[in-house]
Amino acid sequence: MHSGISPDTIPTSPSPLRERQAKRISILEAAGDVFCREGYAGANIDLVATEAGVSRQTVYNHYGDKEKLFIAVVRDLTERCNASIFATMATFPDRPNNLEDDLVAFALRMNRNCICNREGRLLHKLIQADGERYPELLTIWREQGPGRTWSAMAAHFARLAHAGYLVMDDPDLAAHHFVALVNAQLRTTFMLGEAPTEAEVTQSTRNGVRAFLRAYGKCRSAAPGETSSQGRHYHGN
Amino acid sequence: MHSGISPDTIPTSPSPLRERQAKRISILEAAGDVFCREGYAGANIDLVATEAGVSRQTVYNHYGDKEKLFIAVVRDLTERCNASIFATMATFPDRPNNLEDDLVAFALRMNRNCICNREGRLLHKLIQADGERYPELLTIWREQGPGRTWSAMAAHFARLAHAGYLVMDDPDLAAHHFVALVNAQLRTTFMLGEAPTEAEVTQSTRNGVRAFLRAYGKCRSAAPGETSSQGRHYHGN
DNA sequence: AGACAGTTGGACAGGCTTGTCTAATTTGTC
DNA sequence: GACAAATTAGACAAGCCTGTCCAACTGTCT
Repeated sequence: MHSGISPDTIPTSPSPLRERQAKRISILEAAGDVFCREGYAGANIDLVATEAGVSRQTVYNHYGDKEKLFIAVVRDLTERCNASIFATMATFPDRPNNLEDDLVAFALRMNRNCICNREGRLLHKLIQADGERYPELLTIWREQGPGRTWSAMAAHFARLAHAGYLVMDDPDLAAHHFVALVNAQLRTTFMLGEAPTEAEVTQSTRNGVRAFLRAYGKCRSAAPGETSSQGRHYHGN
Repeated sequence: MHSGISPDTIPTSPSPLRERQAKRISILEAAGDVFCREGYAGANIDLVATEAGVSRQTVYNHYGDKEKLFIAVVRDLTERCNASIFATMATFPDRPNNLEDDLVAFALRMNRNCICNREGRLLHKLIQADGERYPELLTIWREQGPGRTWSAMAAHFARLAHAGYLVMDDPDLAAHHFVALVNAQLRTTFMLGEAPTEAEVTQSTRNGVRAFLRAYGKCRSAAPGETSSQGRHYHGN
């Protein structure tokens, strides 16, 4: 999205094209923040321009319209989020060394790089708040994002089950339960669009993976409460 | 909230007071819908008045201000939601006959009466979209709602564990995992503020409770994939 | 130096919304 | 029937925001 010119053709020279691109991006970022904070109706082009360090006219030159700007923001965020989701998905531990630790590490990468970061939180809130008004935008996101994400993750879990690490009937259901458990203790924070603490993320992830392994693990790990370092849950201290 | 006059003092006579109250409520409901659809900034008092079947001036007579109206809406929704949450919480199966079925029934009540119903979805979206702008409102909701809800549910799970039905270290964590699992397959629907199908709710709830019992049950139920009518997961057919 | 593309600040019309005011009207009560 | 309270429709000023237009400015390229 932020390309148009490749870094090879024009190196680092402060050419006018490069500056134009920089402004374009700057506007997109500022617009993301403002739309997210104020909602579509409450967002103010003047504020976007100021926050982007650009004159209002430049915003109109680049994006033409408030609505077009909004659509550009959502499309950009969708693409960036999907890219990082699939990049992270490729690191799924298909051949885990230590199943629990590897799943925890994977879930942490996913949370940090795709869900709790700026793009993830912004997209989440924009879709939720103003998505209804643009059904086409919403279906694009829906099919391209969650749709592919769930089936990809389900495929990984199916592979893990086939290799004998887990036991499950429905890999898609397992994927939903995995994500739900891993984020179980972050829901209230998520809801307000805040960024959870690093410690909160670690704790929720670790606890979620342990519960997931008790539900889907092959050799049932120790139940919580039994004296086993694995079974005790994680408080982050 | 909708009181002010008790049903005893004035029976069912169409007194002017009663009509005034009816209009007051009508405005509150219409405002809830409009604020939720359009967001605070996009909401239009004329639209609220029309949708409430009332003149604009009446809205101002009752609530004085757009901001005051918004606050009244959120306060009302918060109170009503909390009331139904705690009413439902009282039906927690402390002495379950069939643990799985009773937990499923409880979770279904909670979902239907408190989370997926009109008030639940509206409050959820209002808090998420415009909550930031009114920190005091948000903390009231936070302390009075989720705070007390989690500890109440944790207490019930602790009781269940103490009675030998479940095994857990941290009842609060178990409560979070329970809710997360039960709603695992409804997340995408939730995010858009839509009302999930009855079938979707049933399916997600049943599957979630089964996974929960595999993770926290005492006598480990059959793993999924093993030939057992209990272990097979639910597709709603 | 001159052409040129992009940016800037400001002015400005048009539209929409909030909140107020007023006169007319309804509806129950005395 | 007269009175009081509430409601209604409409007009209205004030403010904000969008989107456009324009003249001046900056930097690069020829």
